[in-house]
Amino acid sequence: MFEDESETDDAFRALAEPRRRAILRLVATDELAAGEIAAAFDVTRTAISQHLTVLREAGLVSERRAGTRRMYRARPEGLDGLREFLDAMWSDALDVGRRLVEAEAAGDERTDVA
Amino acid sequence: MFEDESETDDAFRALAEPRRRAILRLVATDELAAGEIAAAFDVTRTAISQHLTVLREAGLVSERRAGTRRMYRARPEGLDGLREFLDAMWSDALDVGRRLVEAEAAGDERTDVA
DNA sequence: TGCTAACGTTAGCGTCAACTGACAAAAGGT
DNA sequence: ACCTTTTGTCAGTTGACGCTAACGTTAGCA
Repeated sequence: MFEDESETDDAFRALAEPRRRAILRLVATDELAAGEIAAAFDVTRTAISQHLTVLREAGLVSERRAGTRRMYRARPEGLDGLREFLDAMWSDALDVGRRLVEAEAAGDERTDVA
Repeated sequence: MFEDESETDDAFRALAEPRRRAILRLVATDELAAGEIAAAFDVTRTAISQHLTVLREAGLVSERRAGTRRMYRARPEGLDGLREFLDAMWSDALDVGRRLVEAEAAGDERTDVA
């Protein structure tokens, strides 16, 4: 059901960091160089570089080399795992509501747990 | 645009832990007691209790007391912040595609960056 | 009141993650 | 060849997180 469990896991861990989400929002609209991204924050370029590595290994950004610069851009497909998780949670929650209604209508069908 | 930034932040951090996502999937279909949830894992009840606290404070589960037991259930609304983030990322990425097409169609409008 | 069951809470420990500073690498210009 | 620009990488420190074990708390029952 889930395309790649380990990559989805990486994506969740990567997005747990607020700064990485901010970076992702930056490169969602424009393709930016590592230095330009770093200039937008109050931390060292080193920290940003490490964040970009995490985002790249999680499949959330793409890297393109242009001379000495490295251009980064958001990769929306990397969020597919999260979307599938959210959709699964939603449909399951809806199923619960439907099941409760059915159980009430059927009388007492013993909805046992695990 | 985002309903509550700090709660969304908590939700992201809470979901970063694979075990918490597993717990969430468990209580998405059924309302379970803390002990029943703990029985599904190989860690101590203490650890599960702490995970449940994190999930509750992030607004991802609801807690209901029934005698000495505490029943937990998934709270899909707690995922709204994540969904908004994902949707924003998607629409922004689509805007980029549209912009690139327009720029190409317009000829050479110098799409300079920052 | 005394006892038990079901949970939460605290203290302590080990591990991982984020940050900084110094160094190395790759590309381009003069 | 030399220097600058742009960036990644490595070592080390600090803070946060997940886990366990022991203790405290609440509800129900005799």
